[in-house]
Amino acid sequence: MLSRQKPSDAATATRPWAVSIQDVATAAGVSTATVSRVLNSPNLVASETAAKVQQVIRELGYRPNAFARSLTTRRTEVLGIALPDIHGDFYSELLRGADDAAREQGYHLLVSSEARHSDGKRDASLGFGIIGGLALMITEPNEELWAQVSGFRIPLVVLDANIDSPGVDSVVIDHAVGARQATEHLLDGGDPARCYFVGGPAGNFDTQERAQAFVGALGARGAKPRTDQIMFGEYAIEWGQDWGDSMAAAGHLRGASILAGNDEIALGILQRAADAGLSAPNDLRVIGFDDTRLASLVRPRLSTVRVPMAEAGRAAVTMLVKRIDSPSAPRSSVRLETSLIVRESSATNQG
Amino acid sequence: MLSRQKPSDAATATRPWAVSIQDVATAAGVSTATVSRVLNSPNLVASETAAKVQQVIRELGYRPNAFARSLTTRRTEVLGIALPDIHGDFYSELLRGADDAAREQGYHLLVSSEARHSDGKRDASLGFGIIGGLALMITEPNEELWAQVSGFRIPLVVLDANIDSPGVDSVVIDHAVGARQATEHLLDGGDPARCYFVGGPAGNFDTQERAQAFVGALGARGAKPRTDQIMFGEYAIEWGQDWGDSMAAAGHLRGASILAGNDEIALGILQRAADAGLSAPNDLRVIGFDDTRLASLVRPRLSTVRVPMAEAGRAAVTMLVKRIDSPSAPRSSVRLETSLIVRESSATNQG
DNA sequence: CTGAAAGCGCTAACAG
DNA sequence: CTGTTAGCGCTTTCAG
Repeated sequence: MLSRQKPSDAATATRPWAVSIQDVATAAGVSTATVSRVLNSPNLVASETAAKVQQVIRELGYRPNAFARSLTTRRTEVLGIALPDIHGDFYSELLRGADDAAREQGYHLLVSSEARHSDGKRDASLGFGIIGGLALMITEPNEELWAQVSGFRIPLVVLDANIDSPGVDSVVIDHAVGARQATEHLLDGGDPARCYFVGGPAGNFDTQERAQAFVGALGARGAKPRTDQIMFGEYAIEWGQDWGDSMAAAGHLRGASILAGNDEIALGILQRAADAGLSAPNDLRVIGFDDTRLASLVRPRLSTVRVPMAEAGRAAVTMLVKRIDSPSAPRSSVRLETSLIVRESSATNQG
Repeated sequence: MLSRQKPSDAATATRPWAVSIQDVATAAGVSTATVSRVLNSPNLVASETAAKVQQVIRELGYRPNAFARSLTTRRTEVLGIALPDIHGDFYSELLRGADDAAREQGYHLLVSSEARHSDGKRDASLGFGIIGGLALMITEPNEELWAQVSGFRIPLVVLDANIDSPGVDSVVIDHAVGARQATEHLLDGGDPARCYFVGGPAGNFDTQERAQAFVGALGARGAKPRTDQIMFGEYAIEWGQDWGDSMAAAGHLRGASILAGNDEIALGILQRAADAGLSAPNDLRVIGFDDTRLASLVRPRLSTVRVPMAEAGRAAVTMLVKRIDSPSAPRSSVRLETSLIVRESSATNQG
């Protein structure tokens, strides 16, 4: 007769709120195994019993303890994503794609921008204990980070690193195509000697790839860029402004065709050009990179190279899930293409 | 003599990689309790023993299983943060603040934009099983979401909701101050009858608060705004453009003083004004909201009301942690002020 | 200072 | 179809 009682006071005393599977079982007059089954394999339970249990679950507001569950099943519903930073249009977009895909696959996302922090090693170790896989974005060589992450022993997919990391899945963004398209577009009816690449940090994988594509496209025209045609700086408007200043001072801005490392840099250049009385696309032509919201918001509208960040995020978690489901499948790698979007800032005068 | 052996083949066979506390204990010739102690209360262990254990831990690459740990301790290092969306400058900034604070406090962040999705109830329930607290951003009334979240029975802090939710901690952003400052600035030497509020969605808490502040500021001047002086739309540039179009068509744009619901709307208005041959601040004055990167990037630089999103994110997780540490402390609420930033688009002609 | 033992809440054979 | 029985890996009294 005791079996049908509500959870005893003694039981609830220690944890005033938590309802356990045991509580439900007792209240429903079944075993914990049965409760577990209605949750995980409903088809193995008599519909009548199931109904009763479901009702009790509802009444008690029972919610299975995720820790206990994961401890036994050795499975987790959490994926980690580590980015250099989580700020800005760029990473924001990536994160959104990843989050959407994660939700669709029944996972949650644990974000972290530890890659930016030199310390935090300890934190990483512990916090990452609950993730079933990690999507890691690497924008420049980082031995330390790599070593740390290798110790995790969980499915890993690296994003945007061009290194052929030893047998890990990867999603790489092909910056070359877009950069080449952009350069060719700039070259179209333009003088190779007046083409410039105003890139981001020289150490970044993407910067290097883009610079190479730029050089390659010029080479295809039989032109070899001078060193002053390829410069590296920061992904900030100030860098664009500074570059624009010195070019303007030298009287070299008019007639220049510029591929910038990102949209902000492009905008900075455009601003200084405007200050010098020059405007795109007539006096100079400028193409940005990333196709952030900014590009279509400013006037003249910015031509830019679209980088499929959301898709990259999606792809990363999709691969992660796939890897988790079949750990021994052959390593794979998806390549996402960038592509030129021509708007106003680089429009070619002569149709 | 068996006690000093390495983990047996049989043991490692089932889990080829996972090193358990038992493995460490065996290898170090101590009990699991001791290993646990060197990890959690090193001072209770003889330094000699501790050293030995530490070494074994390093050799074996042991990492405590977070699920097992949390199961027994009933503590988790994960905090949840649920936003309407995780995209854009705005939420991105919030997230960054939250993430920084979380890391500082030794927590990790589980993000989710489920608030946006009408389904996902099931997901929420399960995924949220591992979080020790939830920071929830609510921008408009949402009974369903509220009901769902209330069932979590975990520390909760709501962000930006003006409802006095029954005894939960909250961080509210005071949109009124900034909106009032902005309106007063617009009114400064301007005609109240030519002041406009071009807001976001009418249902949003923030929109309502801002609109009220706008009306209030006009009222303080003895002016009562006509209905056409206060309009609601979307947080998108198109809405600003549309509004600008109709105003321009009616010939009402020149001389208008406008407080927009966000920076994009403001920009949209400015663009249409430019198309009509009008420019700020001479022909019309415009103030945005949010102080996104965009505001300082465009020309003329956009006056705007700064909303401390990063601080809000910080505050939210800080409160959450505080609540977790002392569950019975009195409910608290922090109020963050917005403030006007005057740049070019609203500069007053007459010094 | 250290070990033995008892769970945390849940799932997964294994019997019935 | 359902109950029993073991643990999952870790922390934590309670004894020594």
